[in-house]
Amino acid sequence: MEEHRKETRLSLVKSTPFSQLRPETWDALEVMCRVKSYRANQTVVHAQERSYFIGCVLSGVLRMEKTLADGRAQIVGLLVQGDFFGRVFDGIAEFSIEAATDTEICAFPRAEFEALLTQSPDLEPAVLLNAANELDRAREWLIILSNQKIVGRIAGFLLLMCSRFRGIDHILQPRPEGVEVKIPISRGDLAHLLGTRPESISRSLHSLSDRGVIDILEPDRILIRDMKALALAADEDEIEAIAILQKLLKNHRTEP
Amino acid sequence: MEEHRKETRLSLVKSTPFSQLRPETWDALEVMCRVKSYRANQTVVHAQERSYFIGCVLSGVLRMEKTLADGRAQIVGLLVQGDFFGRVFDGIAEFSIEAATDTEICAFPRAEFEALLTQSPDLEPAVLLNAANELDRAREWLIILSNQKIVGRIAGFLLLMCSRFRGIDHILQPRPEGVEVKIPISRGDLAHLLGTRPESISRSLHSLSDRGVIDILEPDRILIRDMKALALAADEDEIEAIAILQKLLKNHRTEP
DNA sequence: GGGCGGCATTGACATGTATCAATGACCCTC
DNA sequence: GAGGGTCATTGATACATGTCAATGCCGCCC
Repeated sequence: MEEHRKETRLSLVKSTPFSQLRPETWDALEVMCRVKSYRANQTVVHAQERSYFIGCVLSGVLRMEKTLADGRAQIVGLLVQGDFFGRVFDGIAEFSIEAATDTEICAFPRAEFEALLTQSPDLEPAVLLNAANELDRAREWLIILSNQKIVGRIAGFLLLMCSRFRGIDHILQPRPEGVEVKIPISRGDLAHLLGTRPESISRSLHSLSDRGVIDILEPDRILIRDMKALALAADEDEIEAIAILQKLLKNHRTEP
Repeated sequence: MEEHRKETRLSLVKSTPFSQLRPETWDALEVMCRVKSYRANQTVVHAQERSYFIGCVLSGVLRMEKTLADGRAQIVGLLVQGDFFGRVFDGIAEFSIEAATDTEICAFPRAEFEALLTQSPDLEPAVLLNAANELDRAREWLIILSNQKIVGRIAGFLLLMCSRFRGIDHILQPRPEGVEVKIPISRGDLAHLLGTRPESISRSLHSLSDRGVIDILEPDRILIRDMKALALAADEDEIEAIAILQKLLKNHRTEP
C-alpha cells in the first residue's frame, strides 16, 4: 500500500502542469489521493452529474464525450497520463468521461482538493496554468478538425499525439526509422473524433502509407517515417502537389 | 472619465463568470483597469509574444487565431462582451487576438491582476470557474466542427450564438417571429471558422432558408424561425428526412 | 458621377467523402 | 475445432462539397 502511494506520487510528479508544486504540498496530496481502476469502456464520470472527486490519470487512456440529443456520443478529447479532470469549485461535469483502455486514476476528494487550494497560495498558479494549457489543447483539436480534408486531419492528429504524448512510452516510441505511435482507440472512435467514418480513416491512412510517409505496422501501431511530409499534409495538401510532381517526373522518365 | 469607469464596472458585472465577485474587489478592479479601443482587423495580442495585460471585452467582437506554418490563419474562437482573455501567471499567448469589429476592451495590468488574485482568496473560485467555462465553450466548438455536414455545422453555430450571446442585444434580438442573430464576421471568416468555404456557407444558409427554418434578412442578419428544426439539423440531418417526407407528400398531392 | 475593389451569391464541374455491401482477420466462447 | 462476434479493410456508388468562373451589389475614393 505504501508502495502504491509512492508510485502515485511519482506519476504525479511526472505530469508537467503540476510540476511546480512544492514538496510539502506533495505530502498532503499523497495522503489525500486514492487509486481507482477502471476497465475499458467503463464510465468514470457521468455528464450533468455531481462528481465528488478531481482525477488525475495514472495509466491508460480516457475519452471525454458529449452525449447528443439523439443518443450518439461525440468525443471531444482524450486524457492520458498526467492529465487532470473534474471541475474545481463546481461539481457538475459538462462531459462524461469513459475509459478507452484499462485505466488507473488517482482520485482526490473534491472538498479536500479545494480546501488545499485555498490554503496554499502557491498552488493556485499551477492550477490556473493547468487550466490554460488544457484550453490550448482543446483549441489544437479545433485546428485539426477545421482541416477540410481527412488526410489533413489524420496527419494533424498524429502530430498532436507526438507533441502531447512525448515521454509516455506505452504510446510513443522513438525508433531508428522514425517514431512509433500507438493509437489508443479503435478506428470507429478515431473516425468519430475526427468527424468522419472508419472507412475514410482506413483509406486516408493507407494513402499516407502508399506515399511512404507512414508505415502501418498493425492497425493500431503507426510508424511515422517522414515527420516533415506529415506536417505538410496537416497544414495543407502541399504534399499532394509534391506527389503529383513526382509522378509526372516518373512518367517522364519511363516514357522515352 | 469617472463616467467611463462606471460603465466599465457595469459591463463587468454583467459578465456571468465573474458575477460572483465581492463589491470590495470591484473597487480594486475599477481602479486598475484601462479602457482601450481597437478598430476592425487590428491586432490586440500577438501570438508567442509576452502580453502585459489581462483583457475583458466591453463591446465588439474579437477573433482568436492561430497562424499556421503556411501563413494562413485558423480561427479558433470568438470573444464577445464579458469574455476575458490573456493567460494569468504566464504571459505568452498561444493564439493571436484580432478585432473582428470595432472593439472596446478593458485592460488589467497583468502583474496587478495576479497580485489581486493571490491577495483575495474569494476571487480564485471565480477565475477557475471562468477558465473551466472557457474550456467547455472550446469543446462546444469541437462538437460543432466534428459535424460532417456543413448545414449541421451552421445550425450548431447559430445555436451556439443563441446560447452564448444571450442578453447581448447588439448580437441577439428576440422578435415575435423568432430570434434575430447578427453574424459579427464575414462569410469568409465564418467559412474559415467552420472549416469550409464561403460558397458552401452561402448554399447551406439558403438551403435552411428554403426550408423555412431561418430567414436571411440581410447577409449578416439571420432570423431563426424554427429553433427546434435548427437543433435537429445540428444534431443530425433528421430534418432532411422531414423535408423529403414533405416533398413526397406534396408530390402525392399534386400528382392525381 | 464614374470607376474600383471587396463581398455575397449562383452555376458548372471535378473531387472527396459518406454510404452500403462484402470480405477477411482476429478473438472469444462453447 | 467450430461458430459467432467485432473490427479493419476494400470496392462500387451516390452525394456533398471544394473549386473555378461569372455576376451583381455595395461602399469607397478619385
